[in-house]
Amino acid sequence: MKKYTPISIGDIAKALNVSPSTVSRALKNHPDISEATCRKVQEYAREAGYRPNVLALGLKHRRSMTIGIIIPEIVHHFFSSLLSGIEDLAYGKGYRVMICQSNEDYLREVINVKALMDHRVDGLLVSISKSTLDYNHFREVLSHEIPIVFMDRICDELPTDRVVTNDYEGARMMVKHLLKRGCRSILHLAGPQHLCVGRERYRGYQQALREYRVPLRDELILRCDTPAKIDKSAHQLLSLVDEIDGIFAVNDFSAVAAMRLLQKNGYTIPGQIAVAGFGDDPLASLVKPMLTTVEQRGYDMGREAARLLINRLAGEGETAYQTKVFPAFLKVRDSA
Amino acid sequence: MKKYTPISIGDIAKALNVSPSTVSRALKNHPDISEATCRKVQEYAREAGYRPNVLALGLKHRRSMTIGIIIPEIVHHFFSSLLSGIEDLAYGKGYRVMICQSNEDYLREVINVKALMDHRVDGLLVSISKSTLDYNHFREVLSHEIPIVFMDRICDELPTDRVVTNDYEGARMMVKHLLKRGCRSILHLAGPQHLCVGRERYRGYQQALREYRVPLRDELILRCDTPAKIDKSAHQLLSLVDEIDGIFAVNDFSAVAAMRLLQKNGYTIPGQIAVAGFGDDPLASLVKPMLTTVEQRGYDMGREAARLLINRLAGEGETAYQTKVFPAFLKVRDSA
DNA sequence: TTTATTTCCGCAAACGATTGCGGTATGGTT
DNA sequence: AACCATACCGCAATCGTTTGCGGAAATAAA
Repeated sequence: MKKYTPISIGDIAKALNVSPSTVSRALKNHPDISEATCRKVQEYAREAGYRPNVLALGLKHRRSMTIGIIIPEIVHHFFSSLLSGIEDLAYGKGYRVMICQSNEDYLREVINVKALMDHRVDGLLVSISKSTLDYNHFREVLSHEIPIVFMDRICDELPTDRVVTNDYEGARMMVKHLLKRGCRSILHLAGPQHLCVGRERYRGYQQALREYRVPLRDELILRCDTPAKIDKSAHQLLSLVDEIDGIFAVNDFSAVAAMRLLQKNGYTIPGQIAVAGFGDDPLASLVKPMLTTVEQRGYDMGREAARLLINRLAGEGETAYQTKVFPAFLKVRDSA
Repeated sequence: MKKYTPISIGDIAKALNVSPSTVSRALKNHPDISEATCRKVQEYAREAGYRPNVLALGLKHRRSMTIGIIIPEIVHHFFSSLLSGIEDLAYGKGYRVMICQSNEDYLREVINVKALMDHRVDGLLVSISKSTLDYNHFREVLSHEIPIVFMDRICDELPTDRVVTNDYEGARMMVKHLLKRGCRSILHLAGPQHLCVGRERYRGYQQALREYRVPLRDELILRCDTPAKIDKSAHQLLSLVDEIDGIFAVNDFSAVAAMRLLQKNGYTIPGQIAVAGFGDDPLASLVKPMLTTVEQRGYDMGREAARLLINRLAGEGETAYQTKVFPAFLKVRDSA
């Protein structure tokens, strides 16, 4: 197996006794080049397996045909669905993707942004980390005229396209569903309120209660959006459990964790307490009872985000920024 | 927000009235450059936010400091764990990753290989697609002296490093566990036999039976490695169910699908039929009864694969190829 | 003062591709 | 015969960085 370096335009030129410029033009059927030469060059290129060096192209054109992606954690099903959607669409349009995970860490996110900028990505697809409180790293990106599309965990204050689920409406519908079932004391396991996702779902919760004229009680709001935090707050949660008849969690993981905790302590679901989640993670249909939740189309959102970004890259940004809102669908199962 | 193009070495040179070569050397403390000049250049570079253009670097050095990854599907937990492990390690060593999914499609895999080669990746991390039967695209990569590390779905016939779980041993242990429980007619839901993973797990199954002097019966081997295929073979499976007392599935998804099918038809698990899977997907501990399975450390395997690849890239390939075998651990839960 | 040695820096080519501009044939017009 | 247009192609600069080599200036040795 002998070493075989990729062939360049110069190599073709030498072999065919023409100049590199002629080869370059011949390969793209430039009218200046005779048909005969074009054929000769293209044939040779094909047989020699010529493939343009994207690094050289990127250097010349100052764009790399790659899209940078930053997401909190690849292993979460929602994010890997996003990725999958992005990847499928981007590849179809000739773009490659470069993926980073922030691990919910602000510093890592900043480093990721730098790394992707170093690689001269043409645009960024971002879902913000939980610990991110300022957006200067993104502002910097935008100042370089690199477009960003935020997905799900968006940033309100930056001029970008966005792709989100209708969190407000989804939460509102879900809580109304709980109310319709007869729940009147609904605990909300809330996400971080600096993230729009957490805020919007909380707003939906509030609105539903208002519509049913159920008073809002602050002590029924618990900042708990991971199983770990549920465990830590187990005591507090159990002390509340006798005065509630429903739980609306900001995501499926904490919903399931809460469900487990309650079941372990002898409560029946949905008999004594109804439980609802958000996101329709695969685990939702696997647990007993099956979790009632709100569907969130990760794959489609990813595709749409990639589409928005690539359109903007093509259109040179003349159009106004848009926020694509995906409708939320109730998935009523057994837990509520 | 005004446009701000990234600054180059030439810009620094002009600003400081020195040559680009001097700047380049000063930035890396080359002994030819006076301490004063070094300081001056580095200071200016820092303040101007200079960041080297990796495209130009890649063009010059003929390497891009990026690793190409091809996996079947990002949304499978095992693969996203792999990714996560790779990403964490690679970033620590200054490498970026470029990820492609083959969607279990041979043609897509070939295209992915080409795309990654076009991007002049320094090495490849690959988990082969199910529909891949020939390896010429990988051979081509190796002929360019681009190293590959195969992960989990490896290729025997190519000279590369590999990272696998001890599939044989895991399967053997699991089937022996079933036998110890008293099972004597164990159905095997097998994977494609052209994949080593499928072959090795089948071998483990056979060996365990031999050790217990239980005759091997061909009619108890079903090529079924996805829920969809289980559904399609439901009839056949149900026709066998009365003469079996255990199922060993090549992965957790088909194990759970089979479990569901049996439960729906009134069979109790593990009472009448014990069911075991492979992989310890998150779903394993969510289903009822909780699935007994074999643990597979995706994250660690990913890290190890990245480590092997980066070492080889650094060491210029003087060492012999190695196959890192991760031990398999039984996760005995409730289903068997 | 001449020669040898350091010290410090710049020129220019190279990586692979693109592109404006200019140049040489060839043929056709007057 | 002199002129113009057209068809076809090459030169050289450019993107940003690296690096071998050579050269100037300063210092040391003879």
